[in-house]
Amino acid sequence: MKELLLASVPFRFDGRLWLQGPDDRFMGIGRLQLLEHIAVLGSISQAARAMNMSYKRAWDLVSSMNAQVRTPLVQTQTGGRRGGGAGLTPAGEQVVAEFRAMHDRFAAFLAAETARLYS
Amino acid sequence: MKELLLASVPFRFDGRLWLQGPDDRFMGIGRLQLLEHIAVLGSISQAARAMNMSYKRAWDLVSSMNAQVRTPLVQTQTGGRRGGGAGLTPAGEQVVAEFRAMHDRFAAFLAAETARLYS
DNA sequence: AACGGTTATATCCGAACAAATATAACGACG
DNA sequence: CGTCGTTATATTTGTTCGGATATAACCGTT
Repeated sequence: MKELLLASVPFRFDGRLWLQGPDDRFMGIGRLQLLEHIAVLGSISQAARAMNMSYKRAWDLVSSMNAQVRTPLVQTQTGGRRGGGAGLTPAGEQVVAEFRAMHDRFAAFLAAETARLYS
Repeated sequence: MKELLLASVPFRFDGRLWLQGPDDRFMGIGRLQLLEHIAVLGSISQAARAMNMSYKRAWDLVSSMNAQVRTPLVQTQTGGRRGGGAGLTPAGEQVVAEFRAMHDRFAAFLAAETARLYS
């Protein structure tokens, strides 16, 4: 195989994939992971803590996502047993599943490119 | 085919691809286009103007790229017939060709994902 | 010898973005 | 009814990034 100059230096192949709305970004790996944490932990604040993210940033992201679709992805509740909480709506779970699949294919693409680089 | 929720909203698939060094970014679409402009126009300042980029930013990018490899990608000359100039070294041309090919494959991946989304 | 366009470099400034902080409302539960 | 953890929101602070600006050095060309 041809000698690739880029293969001779220790650079890491990296990339990002996202869905862009008219104004804001709608979905990306950060927002996806946030949704996945919310689904597991049941609250925005716990998800933020788990990701070492400020609550404000997490709330802003959730607000941005919910504002860009008809049916919100995250449904919240203030007050109550655990002080409140949040979870994914069916629409939210569907978006997570679909974008996770896209992102996994992207990861495969990156791996293939890396393999091509060092072959 | 299965109904995709994401297909029902006007979101644009987008993404970025780059090569990351230990500290700085090494190559991305912006740096690639800058190198391509330098190759055609023969100077950093003209390339910057053509891309509506400040000369400082263009020079910083060139400096960053050159600093991360043994043989520089851009060779420059101060003073002279046209006041000076810049051009790609053989290493620079090789990097441009290789990363351009990678980026074209990435564009094809994005197109395929978009097609899958709206099929 | 002056000129012109470029490289090379330092400094300052403004915008954008996220972190930090503060506070109110909420509602089950003890 | 007070407590607690959460949502919801505003305000301030800090940092980072790139733009703007200025200046010096360089060297064919005139």
